[in-house]
Amino acid sequence: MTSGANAPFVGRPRSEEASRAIREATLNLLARHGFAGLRVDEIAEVAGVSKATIYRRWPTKIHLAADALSGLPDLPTPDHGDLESELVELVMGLYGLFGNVPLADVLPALAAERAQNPELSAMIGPAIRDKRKPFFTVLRRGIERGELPSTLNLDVAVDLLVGPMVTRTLVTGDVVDERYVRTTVRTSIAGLIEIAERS
Amino acid sequence: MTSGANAPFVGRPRSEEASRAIREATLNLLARHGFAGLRVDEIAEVAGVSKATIYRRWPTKIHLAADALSGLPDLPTPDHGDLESELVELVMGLYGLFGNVPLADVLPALAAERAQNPELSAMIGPAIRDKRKPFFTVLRRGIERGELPSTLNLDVAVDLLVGPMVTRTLVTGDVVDERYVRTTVRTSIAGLIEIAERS
DNA sequence: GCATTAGGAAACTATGAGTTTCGTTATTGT
DNA sequence: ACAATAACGAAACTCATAGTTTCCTAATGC
Repeated sequence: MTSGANAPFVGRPRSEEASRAIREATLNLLARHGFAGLRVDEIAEVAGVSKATIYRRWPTKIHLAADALSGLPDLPTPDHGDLESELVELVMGLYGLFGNVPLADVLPALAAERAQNPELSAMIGPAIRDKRKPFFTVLRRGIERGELPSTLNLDVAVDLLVGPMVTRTLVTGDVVDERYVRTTVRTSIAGLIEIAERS
Repeated sequence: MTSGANAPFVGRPRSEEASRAIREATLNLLARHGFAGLRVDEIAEVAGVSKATIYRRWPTKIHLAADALSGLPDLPTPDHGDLESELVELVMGLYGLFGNVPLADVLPALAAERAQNPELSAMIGPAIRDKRKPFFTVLRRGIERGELPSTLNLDVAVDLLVGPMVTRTLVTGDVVDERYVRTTVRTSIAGLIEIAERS
């Protein structure tokens, strides 16, 4: 530990403003250049901060990117009574994140590192879980309304719902539009109902 | 074009053996160190070749990795009469590729580059399509046997089948085992049947 | 005011991708 | 045989960038 917010204050405190500016600059540059084109020197420059300040807070560029992404706002939880529409909206929202940040660029880099780096993995886990949270909320409401069986495995359900979009984005590179998402979501729901009722 | 296999031979021909050795070394080192840890110098050393020889054939490390991956054997097409088992086998086979090569490491890197590099994208496309081909074969046989409706959208079906596995591997980092795959495959099939029949 | 830690600036190290040079070797055409 | 051509290995090279270090200054608690 370099300082730790725990031990009683000694010395000059870290500037929270600097941390904020660094995270913000990281997100901006990430969106503009992608992860491969993200340069720490440039982050420092844009944030109006020295590189040393950055490395005092985050051990590597990847940690920084992961942390900045964690600060991204979560998806709003839709609530208009129609399960399918709500889920389509969520998947499209997630896809929007992929395209804007661009997560489609960073997530892969993180995924690649994760295998080698458990600490980083632990850092990302919560952020990813947060992004999935609205799905759980919507699915649970669907169960309460009787649109979905109560025996549903929520984790599997979310994987099924977002899986096709993720595959197109990260693997095949095919286009994802609302029509496509509607199809996959509708199919997933039908399968989930069918299987849950069978058992 | 540097030489081109088209123009009438002039000068010393390229060694096919060298190309082979380079591709082989690339796959081995990829499996051992992942894409980030892949060093072109090391490839040259292991292949018993000079770096110049590598760069005479492939413009960048990514092109080389993509090409080496393209040469990976396609998945064998299972044929034991049970659609669900065949599909589970295929998804698990694909997952095995992800783990061994490790594709889970390279694919993301490629996906990240693809957006910036159309030429590379064109190079990878066919290889990915090849990996999906056995799925189409199995699904078509399922239709012929009457296990699946003939109105099925095959592309959507494959995305649905592999999507959950891909998501766990590249995004959440969760474990993928046969039990999980069986669940997602079974659910996808049920949904596909239900929806296709509805329309 | 003293100890301690953060901050900026800038020089620095290390690594690895991609290039270039050069002397050598395999091939085709005459 | 010999000229022309292009690939080969070896090794030196350039260049970009991540991460470190140094040095001096600024802010905080005691």
